[in-house]
Amino acid sequence: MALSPPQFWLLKSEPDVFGFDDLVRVGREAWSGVRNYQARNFLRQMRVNDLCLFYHSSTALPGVAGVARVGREPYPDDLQFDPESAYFDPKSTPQNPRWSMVDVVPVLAFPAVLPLDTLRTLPEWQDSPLTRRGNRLSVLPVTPEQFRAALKAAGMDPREVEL
DNA sequence: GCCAACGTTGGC
DNA sequence: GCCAACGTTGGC
Repeated sequence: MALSPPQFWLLKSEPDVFGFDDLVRVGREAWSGVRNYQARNFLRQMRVNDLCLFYHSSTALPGVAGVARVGREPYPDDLQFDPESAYFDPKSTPQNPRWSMVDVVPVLAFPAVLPLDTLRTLPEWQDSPLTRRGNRLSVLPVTPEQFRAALKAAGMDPREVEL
């Protein structure tokens, strides 16, 4: 059995709704509500223990607040079946769900938010969907080099999370 | 709050 | 299948 290489991702969240501190508080969260096919397809590639940069969007200081890991492999997003939910999808059925989610678990809070402005200055981040203009992806892949560069720029030792 | 960029919808 | 209209995202 081959061990799959570590995968890295970036997850966007609006801190006014659910920030990294909220993730730390609850300890584990179902990452529901992704309703974009490209983001969903990335989500479905996630595997347990993949590492995620937790990004704060639509806020005064957009940037990465910490690191989370995938705590459960992709499974159907339950909100798609809930008529009361804003994420309800009438075209979804339990037999054929359109939308998936994973669980995420906090790993490491950065001492301070690593600003988007700083990410833009890193050579590794020049060609990322995140730093591209008009980007709207809420789940996107991160290269190992980007992940390491982000940790370093945040003042962290990559060995703290790459166990 | 503004607005550019982008995805989705629906008429044809 | 085209494409204009519309809604949403997200930095500023």
